[in-house]
Amino acid sequence: MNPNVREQILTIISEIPPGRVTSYGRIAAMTDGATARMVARALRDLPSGHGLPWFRVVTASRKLADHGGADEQRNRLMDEGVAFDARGRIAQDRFWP
DNA sequence: CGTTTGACGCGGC
DNA sequence: AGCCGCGCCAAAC
Repeated sequence: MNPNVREQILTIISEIPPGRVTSYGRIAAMTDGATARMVARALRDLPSGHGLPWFRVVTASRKLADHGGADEQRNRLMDEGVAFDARGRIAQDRFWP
């Protein structure tokens, strides 16, 4: 993958404010040509110990993506005040522009 | 070099 | 309002 675009992806994620979330697709649209799948791949490839708020990235349907750390992600978000409804979805106004 | 594989998204139904 | 199928594209095989 183009390391330049990857850098953009990581930078955007690092700027998501606490208590807000954004989607894979939204992030992809802010970069120069990345797709939602590339954003997902970039997150998957993150080394442990990075400081990025990876847990603030959710799907376009306002649910958590299906991956191993989904449980931890839910806890992290709730710690920041992000509420989930009974179906595990997040309020739309929680999205970061 | 052809296929398969996903931390996804969207349009149809 | 969900489910399904297809598009997407870098990587792994």
